[in-house]
Amino acid sequence: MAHIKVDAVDRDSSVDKVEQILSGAMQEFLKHGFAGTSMDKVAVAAGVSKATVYSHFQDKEGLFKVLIERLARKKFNSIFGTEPPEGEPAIVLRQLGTKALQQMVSDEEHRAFMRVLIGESGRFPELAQVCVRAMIKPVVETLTHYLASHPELKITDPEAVARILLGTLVHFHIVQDVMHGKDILPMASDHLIDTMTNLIVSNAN
Amino acid sequence: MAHIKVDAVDRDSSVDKVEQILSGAMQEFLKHGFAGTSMDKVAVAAGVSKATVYSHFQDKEGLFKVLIERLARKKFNSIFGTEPPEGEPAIVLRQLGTKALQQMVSDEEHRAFMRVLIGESGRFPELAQVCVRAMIKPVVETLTHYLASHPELKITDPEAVARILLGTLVHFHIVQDVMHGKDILPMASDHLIDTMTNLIVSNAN
DNA sequence: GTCTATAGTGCGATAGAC
DNA sequence: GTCTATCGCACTATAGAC
Repeated sequence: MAHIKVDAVDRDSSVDKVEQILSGAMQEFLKHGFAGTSMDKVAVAAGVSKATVYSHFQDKEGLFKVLIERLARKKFNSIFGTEPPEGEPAIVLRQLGTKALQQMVSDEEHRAFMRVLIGESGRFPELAQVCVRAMIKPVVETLTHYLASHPELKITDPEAVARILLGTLVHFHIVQDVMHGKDILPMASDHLIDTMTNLIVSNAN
Repeated sequence: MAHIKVDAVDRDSSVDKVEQILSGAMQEFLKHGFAGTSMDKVAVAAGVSKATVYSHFQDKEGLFKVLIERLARKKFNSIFGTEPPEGEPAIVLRQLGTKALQQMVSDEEHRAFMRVLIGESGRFPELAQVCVRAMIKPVVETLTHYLASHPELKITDPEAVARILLGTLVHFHIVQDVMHGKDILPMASDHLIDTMTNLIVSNAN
């Protein structure tokens, strides 16, 4: 029993340590980017020693990659991780846009993640591609499929429309929140979403 | 005459140094970001001594800010710096989109600039706002004005449509080029631009 | 704990304009 | 000769990778 307990504790604490490290690394990397983050700070933020960090991850780059790939999955799930939409396009599109934008705006972590991801996409091209595959591609495909399943919208290129939808929302979020443009270019997200929905739906006339 | 020439030489060489420094700083900051850039490397890339760098710019942060503000103006001019568009919307919008996208795609420097600007928008919020004011706001206003001057398009919210236009193009560029998503989510820019143009123009029916 | 890199400073030397 | 800008270099102190 003691033996079993030790094994369990060992495994648990090992997993816990990894989680702790990733949690500390997230705070630091998201706040300061790759170059601006020190492994000392990561260790402190994680509440472990530097040696522990290096015992679980090869180096700074390895830790960074694991963290970003994790975050890509997490953010995709929290923002677009609902079932594929069904129903009246005018309503579904508005709901989808409103919900996605709300999720992005209310999530400070997501803003920091976008900054780091785009900011480091020059130094870590493969990592950026992993995120495109894990986040953007699934969204485009889901939207494309939904649009294509509504022939009454008379959309000839559903994938292009899906990109217009996604691009409009994400760019709006980047300008308003990531780049702090709210006060300089104020705009109610409802207006944007309504206008975009109308553009797509009124095509059916 | 000698007097005039001397004055001119003095001013020129001083300006030249500043230009040299900014040019070296551009190479380094655009490649490695703010935290990843050292002032030693900047001095080497600029072909001047570190003392000279510090004689013209207060510190690393000051140099970075001047550089980014300059680049914001430069990039705005090179990509959207044409006269306000006139003529048939279907043609003007297609031309505008095609030209803007071509400019962005063919400009490696622009990609690096977007990475740095978005990547450092957490650490330098005022700087991001300067760029919103200098680049995005003028584009949105120009597009809004153009769309509003064509009542036959029956657009109720021209500014929202302007944002959809801009967002579609910029997000496409970010995914395809900045984040290296070309091979993962291939799409011809013509299709995107045609689809977007049709969405806006066919509203008039 | 070790070893390297970096921000920023200070100083002597140099070169050119007057 | 004087003044100014620049250079090259040495130096401190700190931070950070491992």
